[in-house]
Amino acid sequence: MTDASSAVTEALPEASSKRRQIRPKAERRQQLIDATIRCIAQHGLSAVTMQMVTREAGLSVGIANLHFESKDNLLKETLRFVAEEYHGGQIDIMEGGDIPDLGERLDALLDFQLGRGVTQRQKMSVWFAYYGEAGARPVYQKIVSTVDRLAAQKLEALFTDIIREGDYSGVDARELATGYSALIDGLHLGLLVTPRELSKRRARAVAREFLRRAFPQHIH
Amino acid sequence: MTDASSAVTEALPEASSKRRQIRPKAERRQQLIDATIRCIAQHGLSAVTMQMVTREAGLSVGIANLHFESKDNLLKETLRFVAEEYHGGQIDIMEGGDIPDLGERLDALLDFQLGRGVTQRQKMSVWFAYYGEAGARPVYQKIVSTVDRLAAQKLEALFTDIIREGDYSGVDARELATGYSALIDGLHLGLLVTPRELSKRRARAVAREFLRRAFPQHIH
DNA sequence: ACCCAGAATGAATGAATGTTCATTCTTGAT
DNA sequence: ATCAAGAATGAACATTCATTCATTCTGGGT
Repeated sequence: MTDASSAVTEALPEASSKRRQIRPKAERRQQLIDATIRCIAQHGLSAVTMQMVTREAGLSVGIANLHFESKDNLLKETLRFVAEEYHGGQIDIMEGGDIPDLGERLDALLDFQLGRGVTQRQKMSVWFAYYGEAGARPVYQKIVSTVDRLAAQKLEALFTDIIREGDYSGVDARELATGYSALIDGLHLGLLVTPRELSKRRARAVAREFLRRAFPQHIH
Repeated sequence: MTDASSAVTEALPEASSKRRQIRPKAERRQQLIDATIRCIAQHGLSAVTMQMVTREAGLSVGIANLHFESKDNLLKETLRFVAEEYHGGQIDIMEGGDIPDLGERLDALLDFQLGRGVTQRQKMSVWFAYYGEAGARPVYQKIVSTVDRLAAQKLEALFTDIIREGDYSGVDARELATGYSALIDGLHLGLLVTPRELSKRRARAVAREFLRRAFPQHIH
């Protein structure tokens, strides 16, 4: 395709004009991380290139190595961002100062984990792209493990409270928390890989049913 | 490297001698697929190169393009093989002519899904490497969807039989099958990414507990 | 109005990788 | 023993990509 666009008066959809802008380091870093997320979601982790990311961000290729020292590092920081955002959101809900009722808190957690629209799908895509490489990359394993452990503890604590409040017997909070987390991960996978077979609506129903079996008084 | 090996009595650690061997096409294909699986498990999908795979297989680089027309195709066929092996194994058990007792059949299924040793971990690793790319690659999605759908149907059929036999009420076989599948996938993920937090023993206990809640008469 | 620290650029570089193909070698048929 | 079909090889090629760095440009301080 030749550069026929020169005949047009800058009809390009670029966000800003071509003029070079100087912005603080933190802002550029976030801009690049956001672009990386979009690129991974659209093209897959293994197809992502520096040129692709910087073009998506509307910046030059050199800038990525200015703010992150290498591609490896950019990918690592992107994973860290996604991991902290996802688990951070969960933890906020589970600690839940703003939602005193434990059953409602469970509902809010489920909403966060399986709700939202396209954005959430993008994040999911990134999430599993890294999971796929985690088996061979200890760095990724460590990042995920760290945030994961904290979220698991909070979930166990929430379940413990619910078990006490509902006076449920024969239920192990730790085991149940492991099961619920795995179930949510598995549902995310299904939504990502076989969206035709599993709708978001049904995924929510399945997760709710799991909680209802365990805590019938808290989930209606 | 010159042919200095003529001075040495073949002390090289190569599985077979350096002598060129001619083998049927099908055998070479399998040999390359097996090597690809090992490479993905060890280095990650995005780091796999043709040189790496052919060296692992003890063959020359040209041969991969002789039997598979391209790297893309080799990766695609490898996924197809892993997918069919995994789901095929499950389906054999679920149809289960050799295990008449439905509860025992469930146990056998669980054993297959969460049992075995290192080999299983290798396959798991490959499995999720592809899942990670599936969001961006329709070809992978299609391969997985196809085998997945069949396995889901068989599982639903098995659950339906169990529900009838146990006279369980208020249980939806389809929903439960979706939940169980997702749970197993999620547990696999946990075993892969956070093996420190989740032992295989505990994963099995969690899956068993899920089944026990649903089918108390069939799982002890 | 001027200046300069350092943010931003992108052409150039070198390394890595997928693919090709002329050549060599093996095997089974004759 | 000879031969041909085609399996196997690996050096060479073309491409793609991460990284570098000489240069340009910006904006706040003076």
